[in-house]
Parts: sequence; structure tokens; C-alpha cells
Amino acid sequence: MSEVTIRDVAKAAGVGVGTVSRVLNNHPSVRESTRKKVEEAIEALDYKPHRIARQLSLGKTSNIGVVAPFFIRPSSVERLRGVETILAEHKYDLVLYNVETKERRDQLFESLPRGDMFDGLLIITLTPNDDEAERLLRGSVPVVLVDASHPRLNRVVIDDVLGGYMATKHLIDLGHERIAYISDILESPFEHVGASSLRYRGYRDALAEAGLPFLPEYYHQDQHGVPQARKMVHELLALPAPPTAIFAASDTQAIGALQAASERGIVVPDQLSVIGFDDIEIAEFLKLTTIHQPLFTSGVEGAALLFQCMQSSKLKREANEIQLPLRLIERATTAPPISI
Amino acid sequence: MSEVTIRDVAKAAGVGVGTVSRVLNNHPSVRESTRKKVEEAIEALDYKPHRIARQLSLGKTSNIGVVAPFFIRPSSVERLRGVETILAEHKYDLVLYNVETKERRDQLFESLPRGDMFDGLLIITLTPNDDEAERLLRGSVPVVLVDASHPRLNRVVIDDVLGGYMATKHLIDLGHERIAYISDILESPFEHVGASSLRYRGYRDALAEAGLPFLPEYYHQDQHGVPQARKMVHELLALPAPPTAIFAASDTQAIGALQAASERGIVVPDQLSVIGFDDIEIAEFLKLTTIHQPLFTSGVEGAALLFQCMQSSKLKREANEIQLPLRLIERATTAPPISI
DNA sequence: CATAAAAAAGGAACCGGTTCCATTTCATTA
DNA sequence: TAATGAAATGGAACCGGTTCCTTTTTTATG
Repeated sequence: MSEVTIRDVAKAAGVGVGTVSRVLNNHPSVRESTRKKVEEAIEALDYKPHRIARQLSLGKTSNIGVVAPFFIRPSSVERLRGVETILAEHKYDLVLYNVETKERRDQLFESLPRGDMFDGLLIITLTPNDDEAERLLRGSVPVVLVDASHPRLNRVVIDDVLGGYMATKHLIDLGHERIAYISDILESPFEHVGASSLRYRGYRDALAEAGLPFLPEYYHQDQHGVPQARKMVHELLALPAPPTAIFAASDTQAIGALQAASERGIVVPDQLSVIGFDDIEIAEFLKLTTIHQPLFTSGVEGAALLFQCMQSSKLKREANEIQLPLRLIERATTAPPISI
Repeated sequence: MSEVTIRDVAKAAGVGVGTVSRVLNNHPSVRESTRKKVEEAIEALDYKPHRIARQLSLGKTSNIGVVAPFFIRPSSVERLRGVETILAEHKYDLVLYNVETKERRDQLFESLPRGDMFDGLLIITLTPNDDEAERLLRGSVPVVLVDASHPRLNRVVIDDVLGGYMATKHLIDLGHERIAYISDILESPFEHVGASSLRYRGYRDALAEAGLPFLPEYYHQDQHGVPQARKMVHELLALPAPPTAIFAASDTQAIGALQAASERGIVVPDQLSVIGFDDIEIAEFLKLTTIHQPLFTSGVEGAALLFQCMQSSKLKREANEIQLPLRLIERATTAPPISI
């Protein structure tokens, strides 16, 4: 409808296009009387500048791109909320790339470094391999990873090994000896080295430190999601010597664990302890013991770091790493095991 | 980095820019040998077309815009998932506009009709007033409302009055006579006529039909969110004659209700029935009785309708309305009241 | 082999902004 | 009042694609 261009405005106001552009961008060297004329013409024609044209001319989009396995992870939503907070401050818009399949992931890593649609890129929970990292570095826009890591890229991370250790240690301290670990698939096609496998390392470390044996049958992995976790825990609880405690690599999976337990009439925490990871919003309501990681904050920090990089994009300094703290939140799903 | 343009490619391949463009767009009239030359040059220079420039030239963005009060409503996430499904099929990208404040809402309704950043606009859970609807209609891109309604705009809706009626009727049928309703603020700054006030109408209708009095003290409203709902329900349960059943306008608020009840040692559903609305993902896990609305489907249908409009944008036919069905899901938070 | 018709290719103009440079207008000072 | 410098303005060129019109090349036909 509104095909009013800057030239139409210029004509209507009886000035040149340059002057109209200067008015639009609050350039100081426009006489007050001229500015008024132009503003009246803009008003009269209901002119609004064409953002795409502006972007092409400026070589700048005022968008930032966010890639995330968005809908399969409630934690992504929380992170994105943090991102949004910063974006709103800077008047940047959000272009969202959701990832649910490996094809989509690869296609994005192929096309995103181009970066013509945004001035900065935030990658959440997807770890690039070395080639991909290289491409991103060569690309024209700054990149920040959140909940993913690569030595050559800016990143906001947590210590997943420590987190796995903390969770397992908590169960050990309560007196558990038969501790299972459930997680999504460690060799995930999504991630180069995923968080779950680092947490797994922490789990193994804690067991080893306590002199507890690692039992392969206590370690299950499947796609991320409540129903899959439920199924895994059913299998665990059907073992001849079932675990007395379960460490789930995410709260989502811990929910599946609680579900399975409840379906078998097993009372948590009396007969089974469950600890999760993330501390997503409903964790509190479910009274789920978990390792809290600052999800919202990770988004805020990631976006802030990205803007910082965008400002000083010239100086190719070292890749920054921001590490956020973890915290054990003891609620009501863990307790000492039943004494025999 | 990659400032390779189509002219560079043309030079390298020893052809004109037009030919390169034709190769890029699979135009038939390019000789096979020429195509090969060009493709080799593209490969050699690692050329990727500049999307913004393409958009300006084409007057088409391959983006669709989605506005939603996104992070305050888990239901929006589910809807967006549906939208994404369709988008991925069509190779469209998603530009997301989150709304958390009235200022932001108004600013968006002011600027979005311009529609230069996307080829179609989806508005979720935000109801435009008549002026805003008019602007949207005059704008250059098709618009579809999801979970919001305006007679002149395309929309995917549910019958909120019926939903409110169904929830209340369920409680009445169980034998409840003291039924409270909690909701977010009816005269919300976000919405012209919000869903909550329509559900409220259904609530009143059901009460009236059953000959039950409407008691103002059984009707509370506050900002949307778990803690606010929790507070409202604490107040309700502290009344001299507290309600025996609560209808919450959303599952999120129902969760707050459950929390408050549990904190007061009131057993659900024996001493208090709670019914929600939406059937968000955790509702099943919480065994929450609720009115199911097709959230995911609403996104799918909304996006599909939008693409349909975008295809046949010329013919200004009537505004379509797609109404999705509601379903009572009886789980474990409602039961007959205790007989006195 | 000449010629007409069809196919392929070249490149200017365009999309709608911004910016830089040249030019005009204004203000200041002698 | 003229000279000088500063401020304000006009508009061509540019950003990097696409497209249309024109020219060149190829193919088909007599």
C-alpha cells in the first residue's frame, strides 16, 4: 500500500532527498524551519522509511540472530528471555532459527556465517566443530556461544563436569551407593561435545572418588524428553537390583523419572531419590532437588557480550569465556536411602 | 569479510551479471556450459548472495513476523512450535517480536503494519482495537490473528465463552456450589477484549443457568503468573466461607492455586477442586483437570492460513475465521465436594 | 549457404535508503 | 557593502541484488 518513498517526501516538502534523510536521522545541520517543513510532509504522506533499503545502504540490520534447539528444551526459553531483555534495551530485533533436526543444524552452520540478516549471532546449546568454528570466525559478524563451548569463540558457559560431580556427590553424601545416571544421547548429532557427556564425566569422577563402582546397567541414554526419560527409569526400576537414586541430566528428564516412580508406586524420596539439572521454572513447584544453573542470566550475559563484541568489532582480541556459577538446590526429591 | 558480489563473480566467470543472477535463480535460459562456468566461479570465490540486497530488489523478504506476549505465556511457546513446523516447510525465517509491556505493544501496532521486514504477520494473543485493525488492513502484508479476534481480520480462535462455561459446568455437575474464578486482569492493557473476560462470561452463564448466585468475593484478578495466582488463592481460602472449587483462567494460574492449597494443607481434590485452562505440557504430569485447547494446532492453522493469504494476496476476500474445538480433560484435581 | 527465428547473454536501470561532494545561502567582519 | 567563512542544502553515486530490453549467438529451414 504505502509505497511512499523518500523522494516523494522530498518533492512534497520542496527539498532534496539528502535533507529528508538528514531529518530522519536527526542530523544536526538542518535548519529548524526546513526540518519542520519536512516533518509536515512526512506526516501528511504517512511516510515510514523502508527498513530493508536502509539496511542495504547502511550495511547494518539492527537484528540479532539466535540459533537454538528451542522447543525441545524449556531451558532455551528461559535463556532467550534473558537475551530479549538486553535486545529490547538496544532496540534490536530478534531473528530466531529453531533447530530440531541434524539437517537443519548443519544447514544453519553452513549458511549463518554469511550473517547478512543480522549484526550479531548467538548460538545456544549447539557446539560447533572446528571447521564450523573456523567459518564463524571468518564470517563478518561477531558470534557468542551460550551453553556451548569452543576455545576460539566467545562463550558463556557453566562447568558441566563440576555440575555432574555436585549432583552425584550430593547423592553419595546422603548415603546412596546405587546411583543411576540418565541423559540424552551423548554422541548427539546436535553437539560436538554435549553438556550431558561432561556431566557424565562428573558423575564418574564422583563415583570413583567415593570408591563406588560404575555399573553400566545404571547408565541409560535416549532422546531428550519426558516420555523417553520415563521409559528409561521404568527399565532402571525393573532391574533386579534397582538404583536407590537417579541423577537426571536435565529437569525435563527428572520429571520423567518422577512420573515413572509414581506409576510404579515408588515413593520419592523415601524409596527413590531423584536429582535434576537446570532448575527450570516448574522445578520449584515440583519440589525437585536440582543443580541450579543461571539460565536467564546466561541469556543476559551472552547478549551483553555480543553487543560488546559488536561495538568493538575491529580489535580481534582473545575469545572471552564467561563462566557462571552452579548451585545445589535441595528440595524434596532427595533423601537418604532406606536402611536395609 | 566475504564482500564478494555478483559482479565479482561475473567478472571471474567472464559473463554478465544478468547471467550470474539467472544461474542463481535457476532460470532456464542459460546454456549448460555457461552455467558450469558460473558455478565454478561461485565455488572458487565462495560467493553467497546478499540476502538483504535480494530482498530490496525483489520486494520480498522470506521472513514472517510473529508478535506474541511470548515469555509470560507458556502457551505461546507451544503455539509457536506449531508455527515453526509450517515455516520450515516453506523455507521462511522467523522474526520474533516479544511483548511484555503496553508501550512495546502499542509501538509494535504502530510500526508493524509497514511490514517491510516480513511478508506476512502473525499476531498471537494480542487483540487489536478498531483503529489498529484498520491500519493492519491497509498495510501491505497479510495478517492472521491467533488466539485473538477482530471481525475484519483473519483469525484462528476458540470459543472462550463456551470454554468458561464448560469448566464451570463441570464443577457444577460434580455438585459444587461455591465456585471461584481467578484470572489475569480483564481490562488488560494488552488486549482489547481478552480471553479471560470471555471465559468469565461463560463462568457467569453457567452459574446463572444452574441458579447459583454470583459472589463478587469469589472472583479475583491479578497479573498473569504463578505467584500472583498463589496469592489470590490464599486470599480465597482465607475467606469465612471459602470456595470448594476454583476455576483458573489458565493452567499457569491453576498451578498457583495448587501451590496455595498445598501450603495450607488443603488436599486436592478432596477438599478443593481446581480446574485450569489450556492443557499446557506439564498439566498432564500434574494431573490437572483442564479445558484443552489445541495450542500447537492453532499455530499450524494460523501459519497455514497466513501462507494461503500470502499466495492469493490479490483477492481481498472476507476475513476467515477458523474455530478450533475445546475438550474437557478430567484428571485428578477435581472431585465432588465434601458432603457436610 | 543465406536467412529467419529462437535461444542465450550483456548490461543499464531499478529497488529505497545514505552519504559525500559541490553548490547555494546565511552570518560575520572589515 | 563586499569579502570571507560557516552552515545548510541538492543530488549523484552507491549498497548488491533482479529484470527488462537489446544485442549477439546459435539453431533450423529453404
